[in-house]
Amino acid sequence: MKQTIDALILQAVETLNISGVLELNTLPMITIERCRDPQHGDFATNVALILAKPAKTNPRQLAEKILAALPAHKSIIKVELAGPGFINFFINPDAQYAVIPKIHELGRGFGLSRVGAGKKVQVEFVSANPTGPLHVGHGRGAAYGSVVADLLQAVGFEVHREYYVNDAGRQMDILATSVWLRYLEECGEVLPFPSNAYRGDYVREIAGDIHKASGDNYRRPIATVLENLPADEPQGGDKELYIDALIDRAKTLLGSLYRDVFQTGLKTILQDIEADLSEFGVNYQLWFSEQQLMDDGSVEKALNRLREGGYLYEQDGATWFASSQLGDEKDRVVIRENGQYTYFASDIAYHHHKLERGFDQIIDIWGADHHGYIPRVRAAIRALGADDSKLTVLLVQFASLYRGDEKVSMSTRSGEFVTLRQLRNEVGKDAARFFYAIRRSEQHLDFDLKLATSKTNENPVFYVQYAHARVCSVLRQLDEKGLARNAQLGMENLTSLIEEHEVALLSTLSRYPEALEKAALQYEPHQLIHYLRDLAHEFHTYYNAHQFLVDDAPLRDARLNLVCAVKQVLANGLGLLAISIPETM
RNA sequence: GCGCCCGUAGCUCAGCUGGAUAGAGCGCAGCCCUCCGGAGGCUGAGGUCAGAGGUUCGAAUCCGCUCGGGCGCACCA
Repeated sequence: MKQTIDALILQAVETLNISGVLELNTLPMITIERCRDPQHGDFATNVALILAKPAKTNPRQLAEKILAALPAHKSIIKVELAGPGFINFFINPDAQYAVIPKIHELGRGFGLSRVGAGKKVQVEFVSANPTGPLHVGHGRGAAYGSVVADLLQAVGFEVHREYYVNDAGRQMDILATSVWLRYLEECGEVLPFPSNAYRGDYVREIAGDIHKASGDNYRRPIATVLENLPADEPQGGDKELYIDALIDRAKTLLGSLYRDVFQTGLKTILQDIEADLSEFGVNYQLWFSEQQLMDDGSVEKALNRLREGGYLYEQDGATWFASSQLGDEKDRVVIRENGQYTYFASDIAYHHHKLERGFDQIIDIWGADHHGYIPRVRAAIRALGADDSKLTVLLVQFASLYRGDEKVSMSTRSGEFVTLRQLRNEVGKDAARFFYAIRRSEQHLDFDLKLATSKTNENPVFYVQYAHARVCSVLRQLDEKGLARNAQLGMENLTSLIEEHEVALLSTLSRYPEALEKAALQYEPHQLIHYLRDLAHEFHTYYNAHQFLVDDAPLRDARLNLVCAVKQVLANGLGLLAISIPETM
């Protein structure tokens, strides 16, 4: 409908152009939008308001001329001039009814589109370090990222979901060392636990598993472990130096066995993360290993590419990327003085890899604390000879946890954090996903556990699910009365749906594809949620105002067709959010 | 200090590529079918859209400034 109106307006403007009333070379962006107030009709356009200035006339006069030049169309029963120069369109109700057979015909496919035209999009999200279980902060990125990916797929993009596994950095060495130290404790050794090590219970569990499986294989005398170490922080030393010294000690004492401990820790945690996300309705096409980039020469290759472009230089014993030439605020180290690659170096390689795989668009979803990282990645992409407009970075603000008024402090290192799994167990997958996606991603999210865990039906997800369950209940009632819906008869009598609530529902149903497309293209899942709440609300209102199971069979079937269409759209929307679609509650 | 995000009803937030009277949920005060599920619906109170300017037919929306909150400014990841 929107496209139809757009075409009509274009035609009218061209007519005026030719007849010399208007003289325009280009048509500026005009908007056609749905009216909030039914008195204003169904759609409104601001063409006249926008064009008044270039046409050197006042909006209302111009609107009248456009009105006069507007071709007639069978679906439009009335067009009128309103307010400062809006043109309002009133749609023929018969055209509105068409949405019901359309929904019945397309079913789950209703709302899907091809605007993405099969373009290949890669979406990378979560990518939390595999140094511990996911916590509630990661949960937001997971919910947001997976819905964005699903939305893009729904509107015709070919979507590739990816988790970048940071399995190569120093943090992983800290984890491996933490596991080993806990293992030594399992063996009966007594030692001071480093202030900078990972102290969560999961570390002990991994250590316990290793001890069970391998006995004292990895045990070393505690005196040699602690011999000549620098002081840890509580003793007035530097916690970073201390943990680094311990990592070296672990590698030295364990030799090739160090790798076992490292791999066991990594594998265990990664499996946990994968299962956790899967249970949360989040799945990937690929888990991409950072270590692989190191091993197969990708990092070297990417850096060589930068070197060939003249973007690398040596200084103070390190190798620098001249990112400041490409919009970054300063240059960045890619190879440290000690010869090791920085995290950024492998990330350059990763993005190089993404580009080489031929994606039309690359979407990185990061925590908002990484925003300062964006310019250097863009610089890298340009230095690699690619167009950095291929990269879209979406930032997700942190979710703060509260128990009532009290903020829950979270730190992976300290072990005091609420995991995503705990959250799911407490509030359920549906509520968790809904809560996470209900806000704009750039908005800080206060997640009150007390509120979310209280089973007092305050949760908005129930509201939408209940609308669906209610339709199902109506259909059960129909069955219990020994009646059946005659869809055919209902379709033939759609014109008997003339109540205000029914007309409003028709309009809202036909809006679904637009809402979905907008939510997808703007990467804003919350728009879909708001749409679903609106639809559910209109349904509940209708339900309270009118009886569906009336004696008049043609009217009854028409209403049931409408209500089934609502059910279908609710199911489609909830399905996209990976929220369950209950038939009873 | 510099950069990014944010400031809308008592609370939590929509609305932001400028458009008609700024919306919703929760909370609060009332009310609703002997009839399809009351996890619902209806009505009401509640707003200087942080502040003061600018752009224009029109600003919560765009621009610069001030104030307030969050985050980031590593040879960490």
